[in-house]
Amino acid sequence: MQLREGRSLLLLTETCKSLRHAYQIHAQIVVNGLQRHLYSLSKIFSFFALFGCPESLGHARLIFSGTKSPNVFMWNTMIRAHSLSELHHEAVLLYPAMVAKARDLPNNFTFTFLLNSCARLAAPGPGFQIYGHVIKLGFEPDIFIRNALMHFCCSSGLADCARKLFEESSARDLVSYNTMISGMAQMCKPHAALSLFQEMSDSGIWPDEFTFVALCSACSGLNDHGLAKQIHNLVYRYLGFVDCSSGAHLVGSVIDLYTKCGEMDMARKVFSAFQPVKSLPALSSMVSGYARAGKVELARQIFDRVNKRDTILWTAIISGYSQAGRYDEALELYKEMEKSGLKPDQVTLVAVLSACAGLGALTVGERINNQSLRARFFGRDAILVTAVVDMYAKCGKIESALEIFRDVPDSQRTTHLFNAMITGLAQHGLGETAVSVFREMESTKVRPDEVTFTGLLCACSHSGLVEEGRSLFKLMSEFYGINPQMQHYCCMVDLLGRDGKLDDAHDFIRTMPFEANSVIWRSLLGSCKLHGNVEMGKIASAKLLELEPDHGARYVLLSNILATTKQWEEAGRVRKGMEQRGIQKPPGWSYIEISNGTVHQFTASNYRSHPQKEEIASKLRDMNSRLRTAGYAPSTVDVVFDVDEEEKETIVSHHSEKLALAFGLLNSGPGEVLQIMKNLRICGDCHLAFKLLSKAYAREIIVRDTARFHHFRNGLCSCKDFW
DNA sequence: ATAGGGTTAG
Repeated sequence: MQLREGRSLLLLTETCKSLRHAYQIHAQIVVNGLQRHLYSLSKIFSFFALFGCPESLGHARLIFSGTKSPNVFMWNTMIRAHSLSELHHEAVLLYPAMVAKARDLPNNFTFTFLLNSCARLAAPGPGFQIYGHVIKLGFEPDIFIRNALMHFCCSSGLADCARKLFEESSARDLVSYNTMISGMAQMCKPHAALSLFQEMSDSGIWPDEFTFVALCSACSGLNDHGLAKQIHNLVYRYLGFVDCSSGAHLVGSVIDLYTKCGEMDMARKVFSAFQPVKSLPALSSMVSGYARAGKVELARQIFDRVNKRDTILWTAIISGYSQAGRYDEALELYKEMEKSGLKPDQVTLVAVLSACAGLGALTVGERINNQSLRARFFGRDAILVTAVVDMYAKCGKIESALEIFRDVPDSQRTTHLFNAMITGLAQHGLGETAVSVFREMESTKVRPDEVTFTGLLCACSHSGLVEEGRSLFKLMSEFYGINPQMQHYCCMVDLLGRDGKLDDAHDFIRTMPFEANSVIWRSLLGSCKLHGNVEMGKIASAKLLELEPDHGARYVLLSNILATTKQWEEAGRVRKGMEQRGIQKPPGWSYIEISNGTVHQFTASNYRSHPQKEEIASKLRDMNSRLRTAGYAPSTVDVVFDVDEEEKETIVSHHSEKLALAFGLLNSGPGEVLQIMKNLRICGDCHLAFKLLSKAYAREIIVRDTARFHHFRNGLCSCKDFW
């Protein structure tokens, strides 16, 4: 076809329908030497630029760089195209080039597109520069640009700046309100969002779908089911019947709002009635909502029925299992996800790492950490770093946790990260280090919270830092204004009791602003045991029985105490009462991970079905003979103050950690450190046995129980026999 | 101009 002049060219470019067609038209323009018809050229150029695939954008770039002096429309299209392809940095960099070369000045479209990209950049710097140009060139009154400026401010956390722009606007339209409400949602200011909504309806502006999507997301963190219902009602009042066709996003947002405040019945209702074709966001909301409500099975049912899953849905179910403490199943699901070919992102890795931390699965955890390093997620995500530090600490590698923590720059250290580090150090009995990390926290002006002090006080009590603990307890309320909670008192009672200040500890309990719970009495009892104070032990155990009548250990405890004071009849009655109520101690289990990364679980006295049962039995015999050689005798004092959570059988009892140890000794090389996780506190017998065995086998053994880590080495334990 | 999944303690 012969193209002779601009008019026929224009007609042709305007009928362009497919990418192939566009290539043909462009070829004809080039063949006929018609590039000088800039208006037509820019039309076909914008088709390529906005088509939305990397290849067509590449072609658009070619056309653009071959054009001698592009007009503003072409520059704007370039910026817009990069912005739509999430290439915000490139979009912003086009602006200086444009100012230097363009024959026309930037217009309002230029700034709207640019500010949109600035809003999505991590740093506010470029946006500020553009802001300056907007003022210089007199575009500030333009409502589109004002809205774009507000959007930029909100996305960069500049709430006051956004608020000022909004207040000083002579005209505020629907988009102004929507932008502000959605900005308040992003900045977690739900009350500001609500009052903006109120203001909006007072000024007669009718809200739309966008308004409610923003309002739902702003209020989803409030955990207020009454408010959720009110917002749902408002949607009806203003928009009438909303279903998937008229507002797919909005339905999803309402569902999410309900799931976040635990209203799963309402969420389910909206989900089944108004979303005939289930959207992935709504599915993810439902899955994590059920999981958060402790209904993992229901979450799983929904998950299983989805054919096309994405990373977010997988993450929802994995973290659901992890939060429910079903760590092994969480890891299984993660394996399945990998098999399906989907790539995890930061959030997925956080969920998996927390499962590893729960299991003490170091090998898997390290693999996940390497993955996050390879994907360059690490260091850019504060939560991910926290999860990694926590994983290392809970897997026994406290030095690795510290190393990683040290590499995080001050600006990226959050309260959560400090808490994970301090808590980890506390569990390893490294009280002095925990306190010095806290001093760092104070000097970097990261605000401690109640979790920080729980960790700190716990660290002090595990390391016997009595005076330090007392002064931190004061600091918490007097300087930081944090009211001590039950766990803080609990740490203090532990701390004082351990130091032999039993009367002080008892006074502490009496002067508490609330009734002491069983944990506190149990802690006092532990101190009574350590310091041999039978009288106070009786008081504590009586309180325990009163508070936890269904807890088997308390019956045993009381009956033992009564027995020592020769109150045989009473002791028998307590025992009988316990049997009649069918109370048992909870089953104990232990995990051990061997070096091939597999995790093995053992329950007390149960290994008969294990494939290595013969070897385990013989190793147990070997362990017992070595124990006898080392002069092991079961502790009789212990029985009086039986604070153990697990039922004892014989001296040769096979508590789960002993089975795990036998298995570990069988399946590891000499000198390899063995690490065992236990679901209850380790008992006195096992503790003594492990100390002796660490020497007898010349092995370092690490046991993580519910309270802390025990590092057994050369006949001694890092807990110095207090736990 | 729109939605969904995450970390610390007890």
